[in-house]
Amino acid sequence: MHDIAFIRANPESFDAAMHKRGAEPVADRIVALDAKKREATTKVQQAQSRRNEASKAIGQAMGQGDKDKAEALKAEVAEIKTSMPEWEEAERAAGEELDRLLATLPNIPADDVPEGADEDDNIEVHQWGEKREFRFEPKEHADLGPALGMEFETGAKLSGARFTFLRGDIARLHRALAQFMLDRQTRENGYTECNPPLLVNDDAMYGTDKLPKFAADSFRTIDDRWLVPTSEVPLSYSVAGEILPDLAEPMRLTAHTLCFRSEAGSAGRDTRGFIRQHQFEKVELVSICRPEDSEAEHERMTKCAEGVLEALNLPYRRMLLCTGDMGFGARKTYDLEVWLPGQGAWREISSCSNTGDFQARRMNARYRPEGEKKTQFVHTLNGSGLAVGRTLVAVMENYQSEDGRVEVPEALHSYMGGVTKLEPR
RNA sequence: GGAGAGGUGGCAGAGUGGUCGAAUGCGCUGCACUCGAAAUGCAGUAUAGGUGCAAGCCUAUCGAGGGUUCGAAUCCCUCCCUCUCCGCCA
Repeated sequence: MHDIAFIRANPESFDAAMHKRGAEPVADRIVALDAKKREATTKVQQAQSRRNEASKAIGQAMGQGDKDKAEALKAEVAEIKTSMPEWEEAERAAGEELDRLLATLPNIPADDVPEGADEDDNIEVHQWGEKREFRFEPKEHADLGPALGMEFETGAKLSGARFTFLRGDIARLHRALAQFMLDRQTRENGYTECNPPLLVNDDAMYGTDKLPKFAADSFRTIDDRWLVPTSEVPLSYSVAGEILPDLAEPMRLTAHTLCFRSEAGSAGRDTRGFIRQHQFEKVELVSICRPEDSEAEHERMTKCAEGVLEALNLPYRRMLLCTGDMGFGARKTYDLEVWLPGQGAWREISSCSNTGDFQARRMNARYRPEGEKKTQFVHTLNGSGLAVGRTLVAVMENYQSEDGRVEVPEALHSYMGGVTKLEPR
C-alpha cells in the first residue's frame, strides 16, 4: 500500500516510479479521488458534529423536563441528517475506488534498482565458487532422479503433474537439507524458529501483498482460507496490527514449511523435474526492522542465504533484479542463482526482498521509536534461505558421478546417519 | 458437532439508552518531599483521520460489520475470537 500523503505531495515522481515498473500514470486520478474523499469526509464530519451537539442538548432538555424544546431539537437533527447519507455514500465510494486502485499498484523501486524490462536486464553482483569440471556429460536431475527414488511417475499417479514422490535416502537427504538450513539460520544467524499455520485468511494474504493480484496463483480451501504460497505470509503477518516497543535489533523469524502454488500461468515451464512443484518446502527468512536499518538488513539477509550455498559448496551468483523483473511488493530484490551443471544453467534458488513499508502499511504494523510518542511503520524483508527442493536438485547435479551416484555434501553428513552417497537402484 | 459464558484503554475491572473516550485500581512518565531510595502527594498517560501557520478544534474507534434511535459501550441482527462442559479425534 502506498502513502497517500506522499502521492499527494509528489505526483510526478510517483508516476515516474510507476512508469519504471511498467504501470500507467495514475497520480492524477489518485489525487482527484483523494480530494473527493476528503471533501466528503469533511462534510460528513461537520454534519455529525452538529448532530452530536443537538443530541446533547436534547438530553439536557429532557433532563430538565422541557419536552417542547426537545421536540424542536429533534426536528432540527432530522433536518441535519437528510444530507448525511449522500455524503456518506460519496465518501465510501471514493474511498473504495481509491483503495482498489492503490491495491493494484506495485511498490516504488529503490534508487539503485536498475531499469529494465525482464530478467535479461538484471545485473550480476557477484559470483561465488568454482564450477566443477566433469570428465563425463553431467546429467540433469530429472534423469538422475528416478533411479535414486525421486519418483515423478508415482507423484503423477497420486496427484497429477508437478507432484513428486521421494523414496528412501533421497527423501532423507531432502529432510537433511531442510534441517541443516534451519539449524544454520537459527544457531548461526540469530533467526527465531517458528512453526506457523499453513492455512491463512484473506487478511494475511492481502497484508503480505499476495492479494488481490495473485489470487490465481494460490490454492483456496473450501472454508475460504488459503494454502500459504510461502511462509513469508504467516511470518510477516504475525506482526500485523502490532505496535512493537522498539526495534533496536531487527525481529528475525525463520520457519521450515511446505509451500503451495497453483502455478497458473506457468503451463509448460519446467514441467520436467523437481524445479517447479505445486507443493515444495522452503526455509524462509523474515526480518521486521526500523526503516533506517532495512538496507543493511537486506544485505545481511542475503548473506545468510548465500552462507547455505557456500556451506554446501554450490556455485552461485547474486543478481540484482531490474524494475521489470521485481515482485509486486518489493522495492529491491536480490535473486541467488545456483549453477546446475546438468542443465548447464543458473537457476533461482533464493529471492531476498526489501519491501520497505509497503506491506507494513497494508497490515498496519508499526513500532514506537525509543523515547518518541509517534509510531512509525516498520520495514519488512523476506528471503528464502533456501528453497529446499531446488537445493536438492543442485546437490544432485553438482555432486553426481558418472555411474549415477550422488555424493552427500560434507556439511550434511551429521544429518544422514552414516549415508554418504545416494545409490541408484 | 452439541450446550453455556464472555470479548471494554498497557493490564485488571466498573459501566445496561443521554455531557462516557469511558469510574476505580495497577503499571508507566514528570514534579514535590528525601542525602538517595521506598512510601506518600500532585499532574499526566490510547489510536487513527479531517482541518488549521500554530495553539487548537472536529470526527471515528468499548472484538468486526450492519440495524433501531434525536442520541448506542449499553437494545437488535450477522460474523469472528476466547473460555467452560459434553461428544469426537491425530
